[in-house]
Amino acid sequence: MKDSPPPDTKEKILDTAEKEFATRGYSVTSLRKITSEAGVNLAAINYHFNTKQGLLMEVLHRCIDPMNRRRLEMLDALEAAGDYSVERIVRALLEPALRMKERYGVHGEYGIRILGKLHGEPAGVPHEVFTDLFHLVFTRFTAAFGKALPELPDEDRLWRLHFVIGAMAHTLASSDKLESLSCGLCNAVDTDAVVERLVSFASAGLTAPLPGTAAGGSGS
Amino acid sequence: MKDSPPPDTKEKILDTAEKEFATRGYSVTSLRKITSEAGVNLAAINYHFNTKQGLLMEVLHRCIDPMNRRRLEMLDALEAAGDYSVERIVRALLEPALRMKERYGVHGEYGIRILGKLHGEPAGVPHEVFTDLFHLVFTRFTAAFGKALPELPDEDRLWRLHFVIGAMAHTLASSDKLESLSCGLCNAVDTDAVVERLVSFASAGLTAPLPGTAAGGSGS
DNA sequence: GTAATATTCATACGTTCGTTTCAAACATAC
DNA sequence: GTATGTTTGAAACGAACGTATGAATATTAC
Repeated sequence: MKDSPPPDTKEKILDTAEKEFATRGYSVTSLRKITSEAGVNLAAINYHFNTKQGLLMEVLHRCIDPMNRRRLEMLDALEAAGDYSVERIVRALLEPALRMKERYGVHGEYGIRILGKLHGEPAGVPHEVFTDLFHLVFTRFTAAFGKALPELPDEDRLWRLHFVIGAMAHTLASSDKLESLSCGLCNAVDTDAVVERLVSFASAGLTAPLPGTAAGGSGS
Repeated sequence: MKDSPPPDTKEKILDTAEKEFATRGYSVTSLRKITSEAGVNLAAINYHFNTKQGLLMEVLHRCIDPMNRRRLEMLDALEAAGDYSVERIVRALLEPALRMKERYGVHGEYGIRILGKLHGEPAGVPHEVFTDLFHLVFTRFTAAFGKALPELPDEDRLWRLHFVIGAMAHTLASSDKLESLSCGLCNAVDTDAVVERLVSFASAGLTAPLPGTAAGGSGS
């Protein structure tokens, strides 16, 4: 029975699985690849995590729970101050995700990429995994945006929130692709700049005039 | 040697593979599942497509090429008229994707979901597959947005385009998740409405004031 | 030290995978 | 008809997968 000083098998497995899930993907990563790279025995996975999906769940919770706690902290602070600014609520939603790398180092970076990947590939991952991980965050932020955008119909608000999540997930999962596409002009190392760009983009999208309203203002 | 009247093995394979890749995902779909569901022999896949990846490529081209042709048609029309409206360029980029279902029926719907899925899961799919499929579209639209938003630095413009693509991909891949999350309030059957929502969201995001510029206007 | 527990190890099981083989069925041309 | 090229069929290949087993080895408790 030990908990404090184990630079241990279990942790080595978690770290390696995290890295592989993030870079290659969950369903194409074999347990043998993980254990051989971590330098541990194959059976150790079933001993510590029972199944492959058990391992995934523990990897996910380890990297996503702190992020969601931070999100709710920031939202709590806003609500305690009665602050229902769209931009600041957006920031509370996006910044903890985008800053995971600098807060949690390599673990944060990998966790973020797993998250982004899984948004589009729930292959082999049951639906309720996501529900459990994000239900509270979704509920709280939906309500906050309801207060921040009272004139916007529920349906439009949810759609726009959906678009924001998509932009975020894509940024988290594959902003390295943008780096290669732009021949290095765009890179994600300057987290501050990415946060500002995404927050301003999302805020503008959320507060856009309704399609019916004749105030687009983007004509040539 | 026949081409015109084959309600054929090859087509049955393509249809079934398309459906399975779209609903379950590429890497977790086995060739045996495809052939058994299509009612054809397992070896037929290797006869007609050589490898599993060859099958994927043909599925992708069959559903994505028409969409990209339509995008470029619409962009051609705009450029021929000297029309560099952000909203209309955005529409040329997004609408052909979102309308694939009604243009190509079930094939369009499945193709769209495969596309959305693969944006986040290039697991087992080499990088140049995407490059080949989208390089021309990316180049043309990047240039068009450069003319439509001349005051925006290249870097910001590419980032915002990246966000737009993320919002689109997420909408294509998993707007059914939004339907269940919103308890049926949001659904994607009304394509017109989804197009308008996403176009207005993306246009607003693309034309947002720069983060440095003090004109956010979303403070409470 | 000894007993009890916790962890690691080598190895194997049963499945399923993508791919291949080669003969049988089919179409077409002469 | 026979010959030729194309498409299907049943069966198997070797490899890799997730998982399970039981003995060996650390670790802890007394």
